[in-house]
Amino acid sequence: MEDYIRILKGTKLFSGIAEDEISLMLSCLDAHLREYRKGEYVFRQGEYISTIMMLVDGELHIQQDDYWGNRSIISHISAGDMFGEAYIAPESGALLNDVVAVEDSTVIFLDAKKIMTVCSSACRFHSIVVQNLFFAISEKNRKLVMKLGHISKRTTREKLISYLSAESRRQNSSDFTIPFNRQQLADFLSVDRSAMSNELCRMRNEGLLRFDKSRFTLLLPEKN
Amino acid sequence: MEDYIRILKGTKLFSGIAEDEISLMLSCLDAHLREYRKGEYVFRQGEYISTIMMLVDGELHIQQDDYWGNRSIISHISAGDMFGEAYIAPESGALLNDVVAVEDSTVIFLDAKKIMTVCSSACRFHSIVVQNLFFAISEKNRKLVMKLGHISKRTTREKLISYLSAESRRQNSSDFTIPFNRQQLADFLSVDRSAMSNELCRMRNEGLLRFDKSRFTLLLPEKN
DNA sequence: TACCTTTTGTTGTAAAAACAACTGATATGT
DNA sequence: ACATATCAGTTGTTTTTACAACAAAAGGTA
Repeated sequence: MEDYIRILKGTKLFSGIAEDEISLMLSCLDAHLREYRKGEYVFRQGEYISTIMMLVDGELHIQQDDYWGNRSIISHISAGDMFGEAYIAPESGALLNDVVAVEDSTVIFLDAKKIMTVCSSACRFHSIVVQNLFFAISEKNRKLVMKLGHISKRTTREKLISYLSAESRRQNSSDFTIPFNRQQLADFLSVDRSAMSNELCRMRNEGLLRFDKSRFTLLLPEKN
Repeated sequence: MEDYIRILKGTKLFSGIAEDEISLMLSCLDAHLREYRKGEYVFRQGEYISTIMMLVDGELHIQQDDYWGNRSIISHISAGDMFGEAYIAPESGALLNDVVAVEDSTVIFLDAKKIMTVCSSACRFHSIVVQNLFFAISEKNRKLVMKLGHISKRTTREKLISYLSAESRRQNSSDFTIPFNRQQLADFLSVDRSAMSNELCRMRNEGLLRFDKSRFTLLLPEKN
């Protein structure tokens, strides 16, 4: 467990907590550790969880099989990421996803109830962790809403406009760089890459924007 | 303010708190109230907020204008709903949406910092509210992830399969009722209603499912 | 430099969705 | 019972997307 203190220090949950403090908190939070071999399931759909998980080594997929057996990958967890935090509320119900190791992985489990309830003992930093947890889930929330806003647009052009507008707003400039290449942007907006490439070029020809690689410039239409 | 205690009692944030306790907490949380006329803005994109809002009367839209001025409605707030809770983290940045009253509305503002920090005074129920807040945002989170899973499918059929599978799983039966009519389901999945209706009937003809109004039955394909 | 890989843009075709307009069916209210 | 409104399904047309295959450009490296 102690081997991973450094990793934990870099996570959102333990942000602002010193390494020796984390070490103390781990016992307070009833932390335990488990290793998984590649292909092993960490959780299966239908299980109930009462812990928050930190992946400290390896790689996991959160995936889902539909009624007819088609599998789809919901998200990708790397070392330092937290998962399961949205399922610790008592009315959360069962997990709707499988969590499976795609590489040999190491997971630290933290007792959710002990995180949520400020303990009477010496954990001076407990309330910081509670705040961190709340802020982390808030951030996930904001990102989800934004992405939903983009994806729920009907056409590829509208999705692009929605995403590029938001990015321009976020970076406070009509000229900005996005953190995706074309394929990644297409995956993010869940559209076909070539169709998207096509649409981008059409928009450029219409004078809506300019771009070079991942750098975009939005243009207001000329007044005639 | 006191007029709305009953409404507050029914909200997720104050769940499990008695009316007289809520009344006490309101001053502890530095609650204040403001009324808005239809069409008035509660917040504008770019503002920073440090409060959590409860809509106790009326109706709001959370909406967004893109770079070129096209407006789109992100979500719809009714009396008893909470909003803004995902923006109280210090690193949240500015609001990305406008919040506007579509009817005459009454909003109660609660100081976010005072909610997050357990106070020294007599609020025995403060920690319940903190938990409620966390659980509420968790629930929003789970719903967002699920919706994103459905919407990010490419075709209308896949979206339907994804949604109906999840609903079947949630209700633990291949036979279940959905909380939407056709138009609402189409809006939820952000597809065209008639195209969706079309697809549903095609799926029925292929023996994938049966439905009557909002009641659906999923069927496993016959073995030949 | 020559070779390989990755990334992006382009084209054509088939499939799917959006859109509009209409038909029944089923409420709802007077 | 009548008028009205709402909802679901259907059809035909236009627009958009997905998909596949390829070309061109950029970058890395042996």
